[in-house]
Amino acid sequence: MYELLGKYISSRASIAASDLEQIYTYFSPVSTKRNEHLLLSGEVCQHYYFVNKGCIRIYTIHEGGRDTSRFFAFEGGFGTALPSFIEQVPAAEYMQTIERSELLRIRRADFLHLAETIPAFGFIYRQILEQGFIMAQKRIYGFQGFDALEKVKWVIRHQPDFLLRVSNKMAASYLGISPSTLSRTKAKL
Amino acid sequence: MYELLGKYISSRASIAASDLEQIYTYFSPVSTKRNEHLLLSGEVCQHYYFVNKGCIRIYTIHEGGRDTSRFFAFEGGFGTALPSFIEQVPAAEYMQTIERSELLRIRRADFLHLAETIPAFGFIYRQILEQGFIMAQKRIYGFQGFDALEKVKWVIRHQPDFLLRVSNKMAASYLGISPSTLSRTKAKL
DNA sequence: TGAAAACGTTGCCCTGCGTCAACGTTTCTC
DNA sequence: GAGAAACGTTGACGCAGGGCAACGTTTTCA
Repeated sequence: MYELLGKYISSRASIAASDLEQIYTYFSPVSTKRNEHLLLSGEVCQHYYFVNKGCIRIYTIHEGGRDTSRFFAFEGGFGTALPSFIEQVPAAEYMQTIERSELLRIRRADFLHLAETIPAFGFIYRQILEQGFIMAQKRIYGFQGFDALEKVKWVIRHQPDFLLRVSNKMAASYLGISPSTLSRTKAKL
Repeated sequence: MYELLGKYISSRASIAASDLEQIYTYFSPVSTKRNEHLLLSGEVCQHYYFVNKGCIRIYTIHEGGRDTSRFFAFEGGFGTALPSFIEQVPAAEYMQTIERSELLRIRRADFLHLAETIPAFGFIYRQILEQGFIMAQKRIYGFQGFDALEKVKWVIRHQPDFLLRVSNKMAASYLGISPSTLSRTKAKL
């Protein structure tokens, strides 16, 4: 149940086994179905999630029904609607599992408590933020001013499994191109 | 010299005057000219900067000479080439002051030292990361799939001073549109 | 297991925006 | 303060990619 989480933490920070055990006690398992929502737009996000199996997707819906995928967390990754989680304001986004998933969930208060009391956990949180920021920046200037073919090549280089794991439709909404164009572009590779 | 920095910190975290004084001792003033570089692509970033006056711009240059502006820090803001600063790898970006500027600079080792020894400073750093991440996310899905007019409206709503402070050319490279299109778009507002 | 819904692919048409160029204006630089 | 370089604006043109629709295939769930 907690192996993957333990591996995640201990590979990133040196931590006593007792601290690790204590951390586990705050994470409770959650099973979800395909397309089940963890958070709806307008709700305030109260949990941080760790993916044992499956995949979390975070997305927004614009007027007209078009959706934009913002972030995917796969096995061994953390994910939440961070702006809402941090600032405790209504989320501007949806969070769902796009396939049957096994998650570990921690409440916000517990998460912040751990970040303050267990230095290794605080360090992990800082690292998540740093990496998230770096990834977001890479994405901005990896996409900015590039055409469809270059975007697809970019995502293949930086997230090799990505196109294999998610549907064309979602991949397209992540890349900011239409499903038709993604389909045509892949045919050219 | 340190008023603005002091205001920045004490408005975000409760901190003892003595700690604040200690923090100041690590920041040294730097004066720069218009278009002076603080970091070149390929160098490893060793400093974090605070802007007392002027403006820092972070940008990349692609093949063909086109540049993409990634981030601007104005008066009262922090800025650095974070991926390089964090991971101590050669930067993929340039950092420059786009106008005559007065900066406060802290060395990386000192910055991390403060973040670890003064809780309020560690908290500030975490907040910078959180806000940076949130901003980057907003930018991704504020731009994704929007046309030029919507992007311009977005930036006016979220960073009202932005278009007034930076040149058309830089604003365009930030928005991911051509200077011509930005010019035409502004005429429609 | 079978009907219905969702998805991937492809063709056609159309439009938003990038490129290029010209021209007036601002701003460096010495 | 004068010449040069950079910038903002606008027009003409071309093309990448979006919208829409059609069709075959896969998935879903009673």
